[in-house]
Amino acid sequence: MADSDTAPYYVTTAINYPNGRPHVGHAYEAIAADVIARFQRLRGREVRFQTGTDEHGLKMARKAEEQGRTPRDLADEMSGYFREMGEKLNISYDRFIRTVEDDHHRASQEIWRRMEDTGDLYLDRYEGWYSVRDEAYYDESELEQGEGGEKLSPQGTPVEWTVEESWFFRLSKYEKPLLELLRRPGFLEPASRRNEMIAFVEQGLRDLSVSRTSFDWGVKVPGSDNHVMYVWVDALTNYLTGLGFPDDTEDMRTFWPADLHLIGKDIVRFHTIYWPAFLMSAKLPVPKAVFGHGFLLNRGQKESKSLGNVTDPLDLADEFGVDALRYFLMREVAFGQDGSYSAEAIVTRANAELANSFGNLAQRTLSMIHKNMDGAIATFKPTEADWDLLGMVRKACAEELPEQFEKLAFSVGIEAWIKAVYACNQYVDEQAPWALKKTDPERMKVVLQTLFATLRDLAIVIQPVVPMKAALLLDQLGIPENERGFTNIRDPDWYNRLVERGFTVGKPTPIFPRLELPEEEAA
RNA sequence: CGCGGGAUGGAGCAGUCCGGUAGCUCGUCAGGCUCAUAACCUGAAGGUCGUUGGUUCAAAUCCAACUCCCGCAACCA
Repeated sequence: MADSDTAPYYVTTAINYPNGRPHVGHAYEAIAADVIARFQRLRGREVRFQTGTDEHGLKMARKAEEQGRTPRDLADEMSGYFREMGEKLNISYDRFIRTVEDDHHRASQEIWRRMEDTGDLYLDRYEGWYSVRDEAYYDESELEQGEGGEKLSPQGTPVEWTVEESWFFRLSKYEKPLLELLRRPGFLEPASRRNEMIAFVEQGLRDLSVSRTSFDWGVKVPGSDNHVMYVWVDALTNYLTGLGFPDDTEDMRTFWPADLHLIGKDIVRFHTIYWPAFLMSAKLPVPKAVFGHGFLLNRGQKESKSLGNVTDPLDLADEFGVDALRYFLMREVAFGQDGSYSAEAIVTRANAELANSFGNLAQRTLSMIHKNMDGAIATFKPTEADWDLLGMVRKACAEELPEQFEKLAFSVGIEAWIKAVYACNQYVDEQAPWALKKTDPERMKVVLQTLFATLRDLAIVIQPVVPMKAALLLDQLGIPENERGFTNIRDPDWYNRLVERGFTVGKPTPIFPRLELPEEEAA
C-alpha cells in the first residue's frame, strides 16, 4: 500500500435533507467525516471533502406549500442552517453542495443521458396503491384493512390506486455485478450491513421507478419536461457534481472514484446498490468504499419531537465546546454501531480524559518547565526509563492511532492515544520531578524535556479530533504550523531546531478546562 | 414464521468474524503524592458473559432452541 500514503483522497458525507433543522445525527456524520478528512490531510494526502444539502422532492415541496412559500425559499433557509452547523463544528469541507444549483442539474441530466444511452431507461406506467403520506407504492399483499374497510398501508396511512407514467431503470440487469461488488472486501463496512445488502440483492432486484410526474420540484428529465427525477437519482449524483462532472476536470481525474462515502445505516441500500448500478450504467467507476455508521441515541432513546428530547447540536457545542463534543462522539461510540449520549456522559468523558489526563499533563509539565527552567529547553540524553516512555508514546501516536483511524476505528485509535497519556502521568509520578528539583536538578530537566517531547507527539496526532485545542497546545510547545503533520512525527531534528531557535515555554494556560454539568441536567 | 440490532461486575461499553487465564471507562473503598485544572499515581472489592441444550481437551466466542429489550410510522443520520 505504498501509494495509499500519498494518493489523493475524496470523502463525502451524505447530503442532508433539509426539511428540518440539523440534529445530532447530522452533526455526528459531519464530524466523523471531518476527522477522516483532517486525518488524511495530516498524513500528507491531497483531500477533497464534500457535504451539502439534498433539497428536491415531494416532502420539501409540500412543506413549502404548508408554509405558503416557494420550495426554493424554504430550501435557502434550511440549507443555511446546515452550512452554519458545518462552520460552527469546524467541518473542513471543500465544497458545500446544494442540489438546487445549476451545475448539479446539469450533472444529473448528463448522468441520466448516459444511462439512457446505455439503454437502461425506459418509459412505462407505474400502477399501484400509493400512499401520499409515505410517498411510496405498496403491493396489494402489504395492505391492511382499516376500520371502515378502506385499504391502508402497512403504516396505517390511506392509499389510493394510482397510475403514473414513469421512467424505469433496469436495476435487475445489474444483479451480478452488484453482488460481486458487495462481496468485495472493504467495499461496504461494517460487515453486518454487507450481509444485509447481499441478501437483498439475492432476493432479486426489480427495476426502479426513477421519475415522477406528480410534482415538479426536482431536476427535469431530459426530453421529458413533465417528469422530474426521483430524488435519489439526483441526490447521489452530487458526489460527481462537486468534482465538475460532466466536464473533464482536474478534480474529476484526481478524485473520482470517491474513496469513501460516509453515510447513515438507513441509506446503505441507496449507496451500495442503486448508486453503483447508476454508475455502471453511465460507464463511470464506482466508489471504493461506503461506510454506514450507526445512530446516536439520547440516553438510549431515539430523539423525536413527541418525546421532546430533540437536541440541537449547536447547543451542545455551545455548552461543552466544539472540541469536547467532537472528542466525545469519536471516543465514546464504537464507529459503525449505535451509540448513546447525554450531558453527563459528555462531561464525564471530557473531564476524565481531556481535562484531567491530557490537559492536566500538559499543564503540569509546561508549568514546571516554565517555573523551574525559565521555560528554556535544551538537548538532553534520555535514560532507559525515558526511552521507554518515548517509545511507548511514539508507538501509540505513529502506529496504533493511525492504523485504527485508517480503519475508521476511531474509538480504538483514541484509546491507544489516551493510554499513552496515562503512561505519561504515571511517569511523572514515578520520576517525581518536584522532588528531583531539590535532589538532582539536571535529572529533573531531562524528565521534563522527555515529557515535552511526548506532548508534541500526542498533540500532533489528536489534531483531527480536537483541531482547535490541539493547535493551542502545539502553539504553546512552539511547534511551527508546517511541522504538525503525521509525517513530521518521525523527523529526528524537530527538537534540536526548537532548541537552536531558543524557544522558551511561556506561562501555560489550561487547554481543556473542566466542564460543569449544566444545572438543569444535574437534577 | 416480516426485517434488523442488542442482552458481559452498580452504570456505560469493548471483546464474539479467526474458541484457550473476562478487559476498559465511570462509580465505590483503601493507600500514596502534592508539580498540576479539588487534578495525578497505586491497590482492592465487585461478573456462573440473558436461558437451556449441543459440539470440543477447552465456549462470552461455534451450533440449535427459547426469553426479554430496542429500532424499522413520525419533521429524523
